[in-house]
Amino acid sequence: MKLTTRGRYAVTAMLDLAINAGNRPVSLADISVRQEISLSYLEQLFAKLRRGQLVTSARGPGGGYRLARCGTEIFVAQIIDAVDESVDVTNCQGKGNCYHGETCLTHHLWEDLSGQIHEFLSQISLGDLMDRQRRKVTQGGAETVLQTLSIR
Amino acid sequence: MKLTTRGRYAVTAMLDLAINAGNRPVSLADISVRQEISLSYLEQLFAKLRRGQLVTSARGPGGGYRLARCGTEIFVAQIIDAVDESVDVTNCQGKGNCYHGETCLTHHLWEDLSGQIHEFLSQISLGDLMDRQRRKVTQGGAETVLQTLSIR
DNA sequence: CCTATTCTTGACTAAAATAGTCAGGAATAC
DNA sequence: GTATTCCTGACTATTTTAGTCAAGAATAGG
Repeated sequence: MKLTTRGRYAVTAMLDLAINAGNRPVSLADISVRQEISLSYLEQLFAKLRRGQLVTSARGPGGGYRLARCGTEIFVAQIIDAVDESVDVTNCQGKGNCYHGETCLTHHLWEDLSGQIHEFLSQISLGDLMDRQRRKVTQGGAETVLQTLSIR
Repeated sequence: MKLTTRGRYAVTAMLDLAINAGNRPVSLADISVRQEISLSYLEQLFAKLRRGQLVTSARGPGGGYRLARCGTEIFVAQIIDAVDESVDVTNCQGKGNCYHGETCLTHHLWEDLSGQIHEFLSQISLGDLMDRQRRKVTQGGAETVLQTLSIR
């Protein structure tokens, strides 16, 4: 699990898609204008999102993208996974013999840590983000969000 | 909050420092050998860790680095903050007028999300990681860890 | 059928971040 | 004094990120 600006772009674009969903699909050109992300870059991102089965596409005039399922069933972790292909975390290539013949620190440590973060982001759906956006929570910050999550 | 390999290196090095802590400080040369991180790169990282007041240094023969305080009082979030200087997440430069004169999606969304992750990593100390390392938890994975954390 | 729209793909490029190198200097234990 | 270790800054190679460009395929609507 990596957290980069690319992941941010993808989550933002997906949230835009969720918010502006209606009868018609949403074109990348629209998202590009609203979110100020270059069209070609969006094309790359959505190619991956489509391969990850998070969106469906429709070609031709009036075409565009739709969420592949309800926003409450699409999670931030899935979006980031689709767009940031996984890194090889180990420098022992999974042999586990790098620390005096034993398994090294790095291997388990970061694997687990990124596992935890993954777990964490797997609990936040586009639906959750839309709710918060709608409510415009300005007071509280992280704490309130953590509350919200533990209530779910 | 970003999560990159640099942060991983830093956390690993700090954990090595915590584990090998004794009467004498630990030299970067030792960490370099054990963790297979280039010495010069470690020097860069520890310059930042020292500025972040996470470690103290001692020059000369037998010198090296120590944790600035007990491992249970040093948290993963602090380490990552020290080495990965903060990014400007907003593309509206904090004016909040990028989405038709209103505040944009991106701004609040990712700021809050990374706030949550920050909050999360602020609960994991080097002490926690050492405990887990010592116990060599092989069964369970992320779930057991989350349990462990909620028990704290 | 024609045309504009939109997705789809691949190759390419520029800029930034990451990881690492190198060299010189300062402090200090022995 | 001298070897060790931190400390600093400048430099470089590699990788990733973000963006460009161009050509093509599908299709809605006239």
